[in-house]
Amino acid sequence: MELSNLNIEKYLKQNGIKPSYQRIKIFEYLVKHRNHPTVDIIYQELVKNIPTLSKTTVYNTLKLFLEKRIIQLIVIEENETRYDADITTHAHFKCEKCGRVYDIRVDLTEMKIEGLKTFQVKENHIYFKGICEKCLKENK
Amino acid sequence: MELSNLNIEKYLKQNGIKPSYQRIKIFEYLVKHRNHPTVDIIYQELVKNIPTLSKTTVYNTLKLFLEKRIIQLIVIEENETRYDADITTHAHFKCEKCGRVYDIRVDLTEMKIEGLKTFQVKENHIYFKGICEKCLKENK
DNA sequence: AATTAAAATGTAATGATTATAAATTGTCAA
DNA sequence: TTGACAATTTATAATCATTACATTTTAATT
Ligand SMILES: [Mn+2]
Ligand SMILES: [Mn+2]
Ligand SMILES: [Zn+2]
Ligand SMILES: [Zn+2]
Repeated sequence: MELSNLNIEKYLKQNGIKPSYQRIKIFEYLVKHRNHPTVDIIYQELVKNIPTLSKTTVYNTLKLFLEKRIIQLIVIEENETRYDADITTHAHFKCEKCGRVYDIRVDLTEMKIEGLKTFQVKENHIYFKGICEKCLKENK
Repeated sequence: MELSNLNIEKYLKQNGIKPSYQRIKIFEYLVKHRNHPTVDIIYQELVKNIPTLSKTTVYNTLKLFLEKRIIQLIVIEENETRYDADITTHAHFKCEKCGRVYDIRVDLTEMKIEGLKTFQVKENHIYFKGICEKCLKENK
C-alpha cells in the first residue's frame, strides 16, 4: 500500500492504534510532508490548527507509533531525533547547509557483509552528510 | 600508521593539538579500548587515575579532536553519543542485549548510489542493530 | 446519565550538553 | 628566576530535549 493514498484512520486501526484526532493528524503530517521532522517541527505545525495540542502528546504518540512499528526513528545528528512514516529500507542524506533530509534509495541486497554472519541483524541504517544539489547550485 | 602502536603525543602534535596530559590520556583511552565509549564512560574510567579530571575537559577535548578530525562521532541511539579514534570507513553493530558496539568492515566501493550523483557527499555512516554472537549463544 | 477506561494536557523532573568564569598550568622574554 | 601573558583545566550554572507524573478531558460501556 502506498503511503501517499492511504486511509490513515484504517491504517492506524489495522496496526492496533485507536485513531484519535491527534494521532490521525500527527500521522497525516508525516505522510503528507515526508520531511523527516523533529518533534518540535511537528508540534509547531500542528498547533496552528490544534491550539490545545500538547507537545507531550506528540512525544507519546510518536513513541506509540514506534512501538507499533508504523514509523521509524532517524538519528543523524546528536540531539536531533527525527521521524519517518516510510518504514521501507532506504538511506538518508542530510545537507549541512540547508538542513534538509533527503530519501536515498539504496540496494542493500548486494551488500553481503562478512563480519555480520554470526550476528542477528534486526535493523540497518545508512545515512550520508554533505551538500545537496540545491545548495551546490545556489553557492556558485 | 596503525592506531595500536602509535606515539600518541607525536600524533596529536602532527594534527595541531598540544598534547596535554589530559588530552593524551583521553586519546589513549580511545585507542587502547576501541569500545566506542560515551563521554561518561571515558570520564568514569579516567577519573580513577586522574582525580582532578573534569567532565567538561572530556567534552572540550573530544570536541577539539573532532574539529581536528582525529576521531569520529557515532550516533546510534538518541541521546547516546559515542566516539571512535578509528576514522577509517567502517560500519558498526550495536547489540540491543549487551549494549556493545562492534566494528564491522564493509566494502563501500561497490555501493554506487544513483540518488547521490548530484550531491556532494562528505561523510557516510552505516550501522546495524540486533543481537550479537555472544548474546545469541548465552540465551540458548 | 453514571461509571470506567483511555487519551490528552500541563507542569515538574531528569539528564546530557554547553556556556561562563575562575583557577591552574605552560611559555617565554626580561 | 621571575613576572606577564596565553592556553588549558576546572567548577558551576544555564540550556534544552525528553520523560515522569498528576490532572483534566474525552470516549466507551452500562
Ligand atoms: Mn526517509
Ligand atoms: Mn568503530
Ligand atoms: Zn541543502
Ligand atoms: Zn550482545
